[in-house]
Amino acid sequence: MPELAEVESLRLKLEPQILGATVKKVVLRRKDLRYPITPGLAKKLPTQKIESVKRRSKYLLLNTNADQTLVIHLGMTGRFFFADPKVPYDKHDHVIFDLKDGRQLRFRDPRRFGMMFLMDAKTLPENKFFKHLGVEPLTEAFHAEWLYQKCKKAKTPIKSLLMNAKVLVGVGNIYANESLFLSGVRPTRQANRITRQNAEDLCANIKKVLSESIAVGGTSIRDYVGVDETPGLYKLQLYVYGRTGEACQVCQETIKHLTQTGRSSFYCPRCQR
DNA sequence: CTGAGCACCTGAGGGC
DNA sequence: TGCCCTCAGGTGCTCA
Repeated sequence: MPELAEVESLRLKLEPQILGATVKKVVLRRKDLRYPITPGLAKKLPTQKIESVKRRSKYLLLNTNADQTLVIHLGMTGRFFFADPKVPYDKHDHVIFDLKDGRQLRFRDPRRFGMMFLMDAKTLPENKFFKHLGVEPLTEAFHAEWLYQKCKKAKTPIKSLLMNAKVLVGVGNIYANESLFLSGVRPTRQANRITRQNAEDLCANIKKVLSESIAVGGTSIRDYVGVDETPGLYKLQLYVYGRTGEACQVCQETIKHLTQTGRSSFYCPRCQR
C-alpha cells in the first residue's frame, strides 16, 4: 500500500531506532513472499551491523558493515514493526529479526506481495528490480521541463505515466489521483496533450503532496500503520481518492470514479479537464 | 519499443 | 451465518 510517502515515513522512524544495531537472529517463517526470500539470508545476516537506512523508489535499503544490502519492499500489505518477543506470531508474521539488544522487528505481510532480498551492496544498481527505475520525485532531477518532455513522447493516459516507475518512482494510486486533482488535470488525459503549465503544476503538486504526506506519517487506509503503530494522517487531506459520490471540496461537483489499467481513478469533472 | 492486461495472494465488506 | 462477488497504497511478465 505503501507508496513513497509511506516507505519514507517508515524509513524516518526506523532509522534512529536501528542505526548501529546488530542482528542476532533471523527467523524465516516462510521462504517466499512475492519472490523467494534470498536463500541463506537467515544464516548470513546475524552478527551484521546496520550502518545505514535508505530508500530508493518504494524499496527500503538497510546497509550493513559487511557491505550487504537488505532490500525490503512492502508490496500492498507489508508492515515492519517492533514487537514484544513474548507476543505470539501472527500467521502473517513472515520474517522475524532479533536484535542483539533484545528488541524484535517483525515483517508482516498478509498478501505477500512484498519482497526481501539480501545482496552485495555494489550489485544493487545492476539488479533487475533497480536497473530500470526512473527519477526520484523529491529531487531536483524531477522538474517541470523534464516532465513535459517525457509527456510529449507518451501516448498513454497521464495517470499511467505518473505511476510508471520506469519514468518516475514512488507515485502510486493515491498520490497520482491527488496530484492530478490539485493540478486540474483529468487522469484520462493523454500524456502528449499536457501543456507546459500542466507539467509545472503536476511537478509542483507531486512534490507537495508527497512531502506533506511524509510530514504527517503517510496515508492510512485499511491496514497500513507506521512502525510505532500510529496511523498516517494524510487521509484527512485527500480530495478525491476514495471519495466517489461525495461533493468536491472546491466546487461541490460530485466526485466521479473510473477504472484505468485495472486501477481506480477518482476525479472532479468540473475542476479537472 | 510501447502500452494494455494479467497474475500473484489474502481479507474486508456488501448483497442476498 | 454463509456464500459469492468486488475491491484493495504494487509491479513484473506476457502478448499484441
